[in-house]
Amino acid sequence: MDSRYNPADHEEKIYSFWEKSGTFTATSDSNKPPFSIILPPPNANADLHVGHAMYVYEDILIRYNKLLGKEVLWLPGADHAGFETQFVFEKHLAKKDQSRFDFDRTTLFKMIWDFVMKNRGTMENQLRRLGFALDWNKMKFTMDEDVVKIVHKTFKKMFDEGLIYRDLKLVNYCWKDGTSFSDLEVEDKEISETATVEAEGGLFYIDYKIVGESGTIQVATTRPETMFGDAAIMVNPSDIRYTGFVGKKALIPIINREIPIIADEYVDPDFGTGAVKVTPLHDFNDFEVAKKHGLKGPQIIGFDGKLCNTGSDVYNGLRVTVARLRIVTELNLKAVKHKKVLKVCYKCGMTLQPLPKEQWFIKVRPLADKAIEAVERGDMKIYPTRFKKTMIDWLLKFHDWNISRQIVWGIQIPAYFSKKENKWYVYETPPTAEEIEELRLEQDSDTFDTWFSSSQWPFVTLMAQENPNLFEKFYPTSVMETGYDILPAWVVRMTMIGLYVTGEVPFSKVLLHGMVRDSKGLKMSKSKGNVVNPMDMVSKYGADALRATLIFQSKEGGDVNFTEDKIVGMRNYANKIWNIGRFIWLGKQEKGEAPVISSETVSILKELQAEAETVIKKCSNDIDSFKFSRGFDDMYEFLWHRFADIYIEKLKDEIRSGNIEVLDALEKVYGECLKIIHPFMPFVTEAVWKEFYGMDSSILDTRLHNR
RNA sequence: GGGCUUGUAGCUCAGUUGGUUAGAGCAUUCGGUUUACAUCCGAAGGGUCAGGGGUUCGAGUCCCUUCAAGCCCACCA
Repeated sequence: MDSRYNPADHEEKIYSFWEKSGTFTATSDSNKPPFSIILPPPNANADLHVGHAMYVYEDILIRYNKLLGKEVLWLPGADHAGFETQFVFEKHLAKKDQSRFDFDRTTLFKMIWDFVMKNRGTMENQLRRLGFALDWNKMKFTMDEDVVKIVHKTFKKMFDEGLIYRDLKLVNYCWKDGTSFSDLEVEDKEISETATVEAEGGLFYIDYKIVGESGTIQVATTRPETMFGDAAIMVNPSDIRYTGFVGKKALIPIINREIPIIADEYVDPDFGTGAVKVTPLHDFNDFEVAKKHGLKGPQIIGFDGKLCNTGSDVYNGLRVTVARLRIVTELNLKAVKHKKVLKVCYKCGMTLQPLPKEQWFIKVRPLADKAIEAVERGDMKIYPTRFKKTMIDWLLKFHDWNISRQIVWGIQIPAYFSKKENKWYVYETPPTAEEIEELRLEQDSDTFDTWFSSSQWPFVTLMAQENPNLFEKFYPTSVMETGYDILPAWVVRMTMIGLYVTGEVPFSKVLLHGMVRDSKGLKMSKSKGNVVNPMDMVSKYGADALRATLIFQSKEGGDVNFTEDKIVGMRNYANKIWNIGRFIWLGKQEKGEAPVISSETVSILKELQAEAETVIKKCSNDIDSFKFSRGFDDMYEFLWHRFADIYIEKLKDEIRSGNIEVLDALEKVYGECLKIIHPFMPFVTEAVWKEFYGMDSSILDTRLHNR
């Protein structure tokens, strides 16, 4: 044995040993009790970031349960990450002076497909380098044919059962990226103090003439250019300043279109002038109010981000920001600084426009109610428990879910509009040529929101397998472990859709981990330059050290600050584990004479055994209750500062002289420690194991003592 | 506006159903180590557990409150 544990000498060899020996391969025909986790699929097209190393929690559970003798399955996957990937691809195109508009849909899709396939293996190998005990044979990609088929089937079922509807609603639309977003994808951007009033930091006052009178009514707005789309002016009914105005008509400046003046409680008399313009198709609140009052206004901003149908040839065709400046000048508008928050595209940063668009929506209420029942009933338990409240809160306020996206890279929605019958059809398998011709069908060009397909991931991955019994054996899965940041976007939706399709919760336990932050607790980001590359850390300190860094002295569900100091400490621990083994191993090479063992030694060994048994039991209980840090900390303390610093020091002479009885006793205790530490630090424990028991021997083939 | 989290050693953080003298890693100081490991060992200094109040025989831990920091969501004419 080398005097130091050098991870690079062992990790790759050990991983390929595991993979080749089939120890990660789950079978549906064993009698062992099942334990399954579906890996939250990383983006197929991107490198892992250090947050992905948090999946170590899953690996711990998988390896631990294997050591308990269960039939374990950890199923890997890759996500096509619709908009993310298309965005990256478009940047790639831009470098070649091309844009996605240079290609037709089919060509573009094929190009992105090839692009992703080329990059795909990277992420998978990075998961291997972290030591994750994934069952690679069962790997699924969210765009796999059999996956898509099941997603289509789900959509069809929902459509047939009336849970899907098509509706004209306002969506947050990025004209630059040419797609709409869900609320969760929208980012808020505060307008800086230095922003000019004219550009985006102002509140403008516009006078509308009253029809047939000489007076005017003044409204305050942050977006004067939307006045072309106005449907009304609205005041609070209790606002005595405007009592006489209600029921009259006002004229939109420049175009002189007549709109009514109405009253509604919605208006806050204390804001601006107390009178507000209503622009149904370009403001979310106005849309709702207009619906209530039966008001209609034109769409005056197009999907290209330019004005249209304004009633003024001068303004048609202008960009929103240009039009705003022009109006301000033309009407000589008074403006004041106004602090506000803009909704911007989380990718390109452009201001999003609320635009009216027909989209597919899921009626969420019936699904969410069932999910709430399941959580309340305890069919699904959530750890740390405080997230149960978060989960329920989200389910309570989840509104209808827009699943249409205007991008190419995704699963195209299997809905077809019949021009003959003027209605929509949904096909689980594509319609035949005859059907297309007969009904004059045209497929919706939109694709599903990525979350629509990934919300089906736990059952899809198990159903889309050659072995039809896997679903039966492993569903519902045992644990869903993921970051708390995607609880609303993902866990909530998986629960709803899983329950809907399979009638069972998709996982009986949800375990949430925190975010990995930099040494100061700040979020990692490229712009801050504080991003830690997990692969660099693995190369430098070993996978075990990286894994342990995320566990050691951390809080359940809490964020972890990554520091180089800590990973050094964990590398040292791996080396300590190795050297304890080495010391026992060296002793065994001595083949000393038949030992005489003192009664004092006997009692030391007894004490050690008892202490080890207690701490291992404790660690085991801690893993059972997802207190990984506590279990690991205890084993750290025990192995280093008790086993090595105290017991080995006391027995040093016996070890050096090769006292076989003492060595055997130590080896036994040490072996049990290796087993319980193995889930946390799989490589070094396996490496030592192989030194002791041969290269073909694996710690994963053993069982935890007393369990 | 609603919700959540955090405040413990110089720094980063653990601390279980309340129970002796509040712990670790790093950093600092001193000492040791030719033979498992310098990625080591031993020792030391360093804390009114954010402030205040309460419950209790007993509070870092439970309750109330104040202060401070961070995160999420909603609203934003």
